[in-house]
Amino acid sequence: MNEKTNLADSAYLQLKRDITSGAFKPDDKLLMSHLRDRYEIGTGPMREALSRLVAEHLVTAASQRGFRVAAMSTEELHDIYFARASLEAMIAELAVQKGDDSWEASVIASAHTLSRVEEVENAEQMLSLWDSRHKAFHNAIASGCGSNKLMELRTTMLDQAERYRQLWLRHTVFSPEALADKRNEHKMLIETLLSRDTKKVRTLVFEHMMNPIPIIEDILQEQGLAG
Amino acid sequence: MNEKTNLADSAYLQLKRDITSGAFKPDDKLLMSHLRDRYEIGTGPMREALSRLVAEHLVTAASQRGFRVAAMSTEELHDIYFARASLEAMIAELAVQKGDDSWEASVIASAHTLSRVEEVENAEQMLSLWDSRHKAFHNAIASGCGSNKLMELRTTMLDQAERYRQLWLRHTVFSPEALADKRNEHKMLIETLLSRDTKKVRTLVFEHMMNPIPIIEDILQEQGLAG
DNA sequence: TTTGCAAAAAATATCTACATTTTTATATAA
DNA sequence: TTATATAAAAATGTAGATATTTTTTGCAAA
Repeated sequence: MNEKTNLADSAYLQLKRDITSGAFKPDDKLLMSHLRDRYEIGTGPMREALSRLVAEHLVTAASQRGFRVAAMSTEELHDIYFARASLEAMIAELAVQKGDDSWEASVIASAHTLSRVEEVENAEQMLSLWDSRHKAFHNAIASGCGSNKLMELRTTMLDQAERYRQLWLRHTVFSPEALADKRNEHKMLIETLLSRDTKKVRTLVFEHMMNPIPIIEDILQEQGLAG
Repeated sequence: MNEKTNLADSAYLQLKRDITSGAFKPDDKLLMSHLRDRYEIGTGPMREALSRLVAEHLVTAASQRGFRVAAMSTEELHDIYFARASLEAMIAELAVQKGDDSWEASVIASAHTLSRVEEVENAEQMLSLWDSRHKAFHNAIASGCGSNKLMELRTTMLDQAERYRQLWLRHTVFSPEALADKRNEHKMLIETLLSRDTKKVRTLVFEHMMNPIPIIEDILQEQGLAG
């Protein structure tokens, strides 16, 4: 079952990556001729890729005026993070109610794997390894909720948060204190999950998800992306 | 500020309506030549419209094999309605916490408007009027949550539920008993909202949103759409 | 000179028509 | 029947035509 892929698909993936990684800046004009050169593709498939990203709110479209990278702002930062924290807290609560033994095991396993990110030479490698394992950890928790659609909504929010989250990530991973804080939060989170105290899980997850906001806000100010 | 619109936009809107209204059935092949004829449009813009609907999960795409209307199933019915009920309950809880006087007023106003859907001749008109006012009522409640992103997630789920909801709608609006039940549920809901009992609001909204499931399940069976 | 406006030119977005590639259906032979 | 070859249908992609927006230029008035 090798999933084939057409040009629109690959342009979609590349452009999405280029936007979340910052290769294209917020509010940048996405010039069709430039995109065609960059991704070696015709206008047709390119517009398909853009249309999908418009649906995901990473790109905006104005008829007859083409496409732009969606803007960033502290306002949107708060909106996205609040919605995401609320959703994640609710999903965690459900996971605690529904999760079985194998769920507990997968949470503990992914937490352990995350705690072992240290003996890496390259700083950038460290960043991406911690990021992927951190995501895997929170993903393991959420997976217990038992709802595909809620998991899809969660992915939607994660995609929209990604550009903001990247700012936070560098700050956190390269700061031993911040990293230690996270370790503690995760430890406390696991204890609470295992205790099955749903109410406490909800507030703890909510707060854990809201913590990055002030940090990101500062970085947005510094970089003049505050909008 | 007259929002201009291109062919892809209008094809997107028309096709979306045609899918949710049942003009195209679940799992139908969406033949490009047919779509081009129907919407009087070339392949380019048509594919843009389809790409957006793929992102919204109303259409599925298989590379080199074109597009299909997303299937329906009792499994998906449960998944969508559970996620939607959970989300709506959470949003209602937030609305109760944050909503001000004008929010209360708009909820009561839209409930009143809904209760006055009666003196209409045409049955189909009655259906669409009750539907839009019912939506407006629940929208008024949710609007109090104060989060654009949560409202967007809510719209996402509403769109995905729409085909299932249409089945329930006919059943409910054309049954005096079912309609009376809804009236009571709404009355009780408003009382609880005004009492600001957040916990009760949450469970009440959740149950209200889950009620249609068995009815829709039956209709899916009858129509052989159970998948 | 500088500013404002209008017309022309350039750049860009959008759409269609057609060419190419891939899948699906049909026919034929083992 | 089953497998293989052939034909038809369909999806995908590109190039170029058309329409719209933006920029530049030219000119007149302050």
